[in-house]
Amino acid sequence: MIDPQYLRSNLDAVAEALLPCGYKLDKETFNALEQERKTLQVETQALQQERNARSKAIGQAKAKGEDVGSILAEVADMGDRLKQSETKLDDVQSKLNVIIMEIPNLAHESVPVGQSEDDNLEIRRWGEKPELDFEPKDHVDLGEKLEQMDFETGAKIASSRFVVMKGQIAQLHRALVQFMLNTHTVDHNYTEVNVPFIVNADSMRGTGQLPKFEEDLFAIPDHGLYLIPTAEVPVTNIARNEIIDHIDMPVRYVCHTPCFRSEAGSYGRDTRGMIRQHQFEKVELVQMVRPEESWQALEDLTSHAEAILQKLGLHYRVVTLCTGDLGFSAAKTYDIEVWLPSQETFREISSCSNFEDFQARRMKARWRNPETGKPELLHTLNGSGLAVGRTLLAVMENYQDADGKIHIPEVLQPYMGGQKLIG
RNA sequence: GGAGAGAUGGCAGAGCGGUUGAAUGCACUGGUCUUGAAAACCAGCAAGGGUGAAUAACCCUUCCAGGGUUCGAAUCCCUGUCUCUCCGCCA
Repeated sequence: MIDPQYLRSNLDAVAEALLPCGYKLDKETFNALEQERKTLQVETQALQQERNARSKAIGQAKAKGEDVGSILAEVADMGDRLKQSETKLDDVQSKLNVIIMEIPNLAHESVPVGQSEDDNLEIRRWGEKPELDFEPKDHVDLGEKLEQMDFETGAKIASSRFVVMKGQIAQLHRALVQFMLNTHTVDHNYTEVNVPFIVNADSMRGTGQLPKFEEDLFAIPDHGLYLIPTAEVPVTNIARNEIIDHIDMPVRYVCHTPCFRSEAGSYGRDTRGMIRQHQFEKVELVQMVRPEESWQALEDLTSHAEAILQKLGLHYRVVTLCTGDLGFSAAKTYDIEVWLPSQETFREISSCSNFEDFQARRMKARWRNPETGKPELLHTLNGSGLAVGRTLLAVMENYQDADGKIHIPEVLQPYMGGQKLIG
């Protein structure tokens, strides 16, 4: 969330800055509640102070053996007045909290202003499209012809948007995971973590999935728990309510998990194949850094994700999301999009964001600044490194031959027992 | 699933319903001493929030969480969460 004190004292500026992000702040309501809050809080605290003083006096009088009957009579109704005041204050504060928890992060000044993904800004390309002298198949045709990718059985077992993979394709999927984890731990100095795939509501609030985006999640209501939509949630929440020693900064975690998304609101979109599934696997990069280092960290983290595509020899581009396309919690996001020959277009395969202190404030993730000796909010970042399912289909489509066989990229061959060809 | 014990500051660990935001030790920070360091000694050392121009002053909240009793709760009562021990079950 954004800094409530900053919001209060810069309401107009914040409201202005939120407009390009497609958020209209109701200044009147906020101001009215804020006025009320101020009055009630001052009043409540004054009553508390009085109560404390009287109670202390009673204690002292009793200690001296004096009669306290008269003081007790004086404070008889204090409890009620205080309780009333506290209840009203709680009410106003929770209303304010609802508002503030649903305000998105402010975009960084370098983020292009725009309405939709059409206004995103391409900043670089790497590699080349594969030269295929035949009509390329998509991964569904390739996978089904190999009898190693089965969407019908996925639907039978669970529902639409699930898949069953078999044989070499399943193996290739696993190889990608291992390759990504090894690259990030060995080359990029991340610590591998293994975390719960089910989290509580506090964790979801911490990273910003709740309260606003509950419909996107798979929930387990009987237990008050949720399936994670990304490893970002459990991994970033490692720092929730913690004060990290500056010696341990920056924190760099890499984590492989399945991700579960309800895909509410995307009915009919990408219904074919593995592009948009209810369950997919992802290797996620998460960093927790000193505030002054977070913008450099975003560039680094993005390059770590790109390194995977480069090693795989996959053509991609990097785009900066415009204000209108930016996610709720992010201050800035780079999407990495990989080339898919079957669609003749680039498709998102990674999303790398700097959240600045937006998530950290929600979850009280702090570090101790040795210069001040005080706990201060840290900055959080994350990015896919990469989405495994989408990487799998990118490899399949870009490395197919005219016979529908798939040539395994060299870097993956060691993870495939030296195999070079699928099919 | 059954029985029991517990949760206090960065850590360890006291705490009778009353001037306890909390003894003590360790760690940490500053100082004295020392050529330097160690030791010793002295001092400091939780977080969040409000009023406010304030990095002034004053105040409020917080001893797992949420309720309750009370003029007053770390301390008493209820509920929940988590941890530990024993039994059962189990990958």
